[in-house]
This record gives sequence, structure tokens and C-alpha cells, in this order.
Amino acid sequence: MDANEPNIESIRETFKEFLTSKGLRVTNQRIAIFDAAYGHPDHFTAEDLLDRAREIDDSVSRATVYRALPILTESSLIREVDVGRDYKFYMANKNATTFQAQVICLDCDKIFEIDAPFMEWYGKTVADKLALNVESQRLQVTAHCNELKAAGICQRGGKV
Amino acid sequence: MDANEPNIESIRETFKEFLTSKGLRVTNQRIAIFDAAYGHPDHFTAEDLLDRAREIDDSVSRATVYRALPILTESSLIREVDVGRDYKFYMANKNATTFQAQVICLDCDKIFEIDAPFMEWYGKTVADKLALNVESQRLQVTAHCNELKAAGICQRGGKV
DNA sequence: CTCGATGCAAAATTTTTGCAGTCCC
DNA sequence: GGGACTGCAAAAATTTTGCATCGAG
Repeated sequence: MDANEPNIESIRETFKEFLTSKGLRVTNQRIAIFDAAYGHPDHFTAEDLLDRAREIDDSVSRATVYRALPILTESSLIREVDVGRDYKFYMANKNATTFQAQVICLDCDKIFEIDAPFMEWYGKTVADKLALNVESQRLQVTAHCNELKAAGICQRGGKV
Repeated sequence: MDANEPNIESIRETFKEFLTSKGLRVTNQRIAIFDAAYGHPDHFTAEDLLDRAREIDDSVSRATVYRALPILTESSLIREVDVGRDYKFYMANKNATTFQAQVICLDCDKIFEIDAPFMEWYGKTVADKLALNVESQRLQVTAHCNELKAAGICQRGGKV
């Protein structure tokens, strides 16, 4: 945790303002889902989120989680991370200023976020060359970390 | 179609040899599925492939298609292209020598393959810096082609 | 009050699997 | 002839949807 990142209370207010500005209602369930998402330090699935949200408000249903996820994504407060599994991952959009790529470890099955600032250049290049309006980009690396695995520490700490 | 690309007959033989070398059997269904895949000029889904394979051999079942896809992928004769939809795409692995990225057009909903040779450098960089064995990489750009759309020709020809 | 939001359960969708019969080698 | 392969249908697994009810504004 970074000491100078905005605290959850102020981000929660931002979320409420986002809902109101879109003409959506501020419900207990939506707040519980937001809190669950922001309390999660890692990537999470819809099902993970449901479990956590229910610890906060046990009336939260699966359907509501699935209906809240696009809203949270649109607000940019969470980010969808699709690494090609059957289900999608999400994560709280903590203050990352540069493009994030994912490293998916085939040994420990974890997803790590790494900076890939050159992707901003790449997006511009593609946009110019092909006359496109780039909407989003995705860069993923699937890899083995054999040495680490051998040492029993495939599980890397926060920063890769 | 490129005139000097290997013809389907010789690639089919390669596939048969691959099956044999793996101790797998050369069945009519597998050959029909192979032919259907290689006869498809574009990206296709499992369901597309089933339809086409059934035109060749109507005994082909959905289960066999799903069971054949990993084999074809492992043989490198087809390539999996996952762009984050509910279902996966595949395509015949025609002679591409450099890394291929995908451009997904939000207007015409098509997938275009483009060369991204710098990804080979990127893979090496990641491998070195993080002590990983890179297994695969994925680079995708989602975009609008508004100008083209306005002109009614969002549908770009073969080469982007 | 009003109408958006919710919970529940059923549906939808793609992919996988169990099993009895088939056919490649 | 033996065992890998196949088709069929049921199962899995995640996400979506219809509908009656609830509750935010």
C-alpha cells in the first residue's frame, strides 16, 4: 500500500458522484460491491467479488455483481483484465500512469502488471498508419519462471 | 492467395505425418476438419469450422471439432486468436514470419492481422529483465475506423 | 409515489465429458 | 482384433435475463 494514494472513502465518493451523474441510483449493494473491489489488493473474478461483497452486505446477489461490473469499468474505477481464460479478471484501478501489460506465469498461475510505456507510442503509430481511432490496447506475455520455480519462490512479491 | 505458398495437399500430408508421429490416428473426420480450416481464408470459430467440415464430411460432430482444435494448434498448422470474446477464433497459420498483432475494428467487427516485429525484441527484453521463459505473447489494438466507416468501406481488403 | 434496482431461478452460450458403438492400424 | 476415435446427449461453467418485489429519490 502506498501511503499517499487517495483513501477509499474519497474514491467511494467519486463513485457515488459518478452514479448520480449518470442518473443511476446509489444503492447499498453497489456500494458494497465497490468497497469489495477496492478492498481487493489483486486481480479478482466476478465470483471473488461476490464473496467479498456479501461479507459486507449479504443481500448482494450474483446478478447485481454482474450488473455492477460494467458500471465500475465505465467509471474507470476498476479495470477489466482479460487474459483469455473462461472468466474475466478485474482489478481496482490504482494510480497507474502508464500503460500496463500483463505477465501471466504458467507455473504459479498468477498475473503480474508491468509498465509498458512504449505502448502509447505504438498506439499512436497504429492510429497514424492505419487511420484508426485507437480505443484500447492489450499486451500480454505468457511465461515460465523456471529458475524461480526451482527455488520454490515463483510467487514474486508486488513489483515485478 | 499467394501463388507460391505451399498447396493444401502438401500441408495436409504434413498434418497426417504430425498425427502419425504423435501416435494419433488419421481419421476422415480429422482430415475433413483440417481441410475446412485450411479452406477458410479468415478467422473462424469452432462453430464455423464445424459447418465447413460437415460440408466435406457430414458425419463430423461438434465434439470432434473441439477435440481436433488443440491438436491442430499444437501442430502449428492453425493458430488460436483470442480477442476476448465469449468464444475463441482460429486461423490457418499461413506463412507469417514475424509476430502478428491483431487490430479489432469496433465498427465492422472484423479482426485484422498486422506485423509487429518489435514484439520479438520485447519478448527478449522481458525474458532478460524478469528471468522468464517467454512462452507466447499477445498484442491487440481495438479501434474505430471512423473515416472509412463514413465512406462505407470499413471493410478493408486483405492487407492492412 | 414512481420507476430504477434487486434477488431468484431459469436461460443462454460455449466448451467438455461419459458412454456405447465404430473403424483405423 | 484391440484400442483409439467418434457421435450423441448430458453436463459444466460463466454470464445474462425475465419477472415480481423492493427501495432510492
